Amino acid sequence: MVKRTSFENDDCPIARSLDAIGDWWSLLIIREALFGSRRFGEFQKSLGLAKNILTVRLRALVDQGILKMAPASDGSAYQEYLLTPKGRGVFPILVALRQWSEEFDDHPDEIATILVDKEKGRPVRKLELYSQDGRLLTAADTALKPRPGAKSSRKLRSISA
Amino acid sequence: MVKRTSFENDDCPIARSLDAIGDWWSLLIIREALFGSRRFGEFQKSLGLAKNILTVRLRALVDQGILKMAPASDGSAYQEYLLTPKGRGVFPILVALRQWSEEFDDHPDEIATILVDKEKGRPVRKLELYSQDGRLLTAADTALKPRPGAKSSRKLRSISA
DNA sequence: CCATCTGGTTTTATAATGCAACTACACAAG
DNA sequence: CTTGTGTAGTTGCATTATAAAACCAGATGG
Repeated sequence: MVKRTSFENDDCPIARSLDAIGDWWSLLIIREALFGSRRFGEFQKSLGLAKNILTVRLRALVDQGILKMAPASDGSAYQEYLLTPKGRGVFPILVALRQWSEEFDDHPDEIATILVDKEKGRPVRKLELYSQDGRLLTAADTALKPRPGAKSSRKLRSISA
Repeated sequence: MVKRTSFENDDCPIARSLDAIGDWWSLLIIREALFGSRRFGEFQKSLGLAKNILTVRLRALVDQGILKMAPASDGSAYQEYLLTPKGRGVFPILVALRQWSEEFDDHPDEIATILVDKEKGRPVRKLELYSQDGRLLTAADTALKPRPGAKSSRKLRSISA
């Protein structure tokens, strides 16, 4: 039984996020949704992915509470896919991915877009991580601590259910 | 030919990042590396993944300049895997994934660790995105603009080479 | 009422993932 | 020098995911 090693029972929050949105298409679907796409056909055309896969991905995102389905909006008797707050919460992840690419990609000249603030139209700053007392932190300034009331799910990896 | 749709020629920086580190294990390997792992066996034991897969992942990360191999360090005639600056640059992505999980996961009580600042030992703040003139931005305050000198690689998706 | 659009499902293929077993090498003990 | 132990892989299947393309049913539209 191989079952694509699920991380949903792992105690690492990064692994848990990856289990939810760490596949090839989910983040791009959420990107499109944040950018305004709502309809099956919109996602399919803008991403260029096969419809069967889009079907599966959309359903999974809805199941996880990242998207929700709404009955219509433009009159047509169809439905559309809208982001939930959980879905909109993915935004910083997308920004982090974008900025990593902008900073380290070998061919930054092929990047077609820049993220700007709507009001001034100027590029945004890099994401910043602060301590509670307002110091700017790098990776080296941080550490991991066990969470006080951790339920210790004892590394249940690869549980496949 | 199905070929797992490569995004490396896409003009979206998010897609490009995903192409590099968007698989299930790469980010976790980088997490372990940031946390101090250096040796093949360390990665293998802490992540619990099959050795053949670790082999492939490590090689890919080295090829992409995210890890580099160094000859030794503890005398033993083996080698170790160290993060490059590009690899350390992944840190904000991991923080964003962690914080998304902390905020939206259905079972936050199963999360075992918290990220703290080393100096005070207190949890870090949420990642923050600022405009150049210092305003705190949300997704709704941002927009995408075409990059001035964009080389327009015309949506070359699924190129498989 | 025939054509077309939307939002899928089905079929069939290829590719990725995973476990387990095996190899190769270094070094140390006996 | 032979056995043992740990490291760092490779090889061989089995299972699963992903993809393209064909198909299909219910609106919409002329």
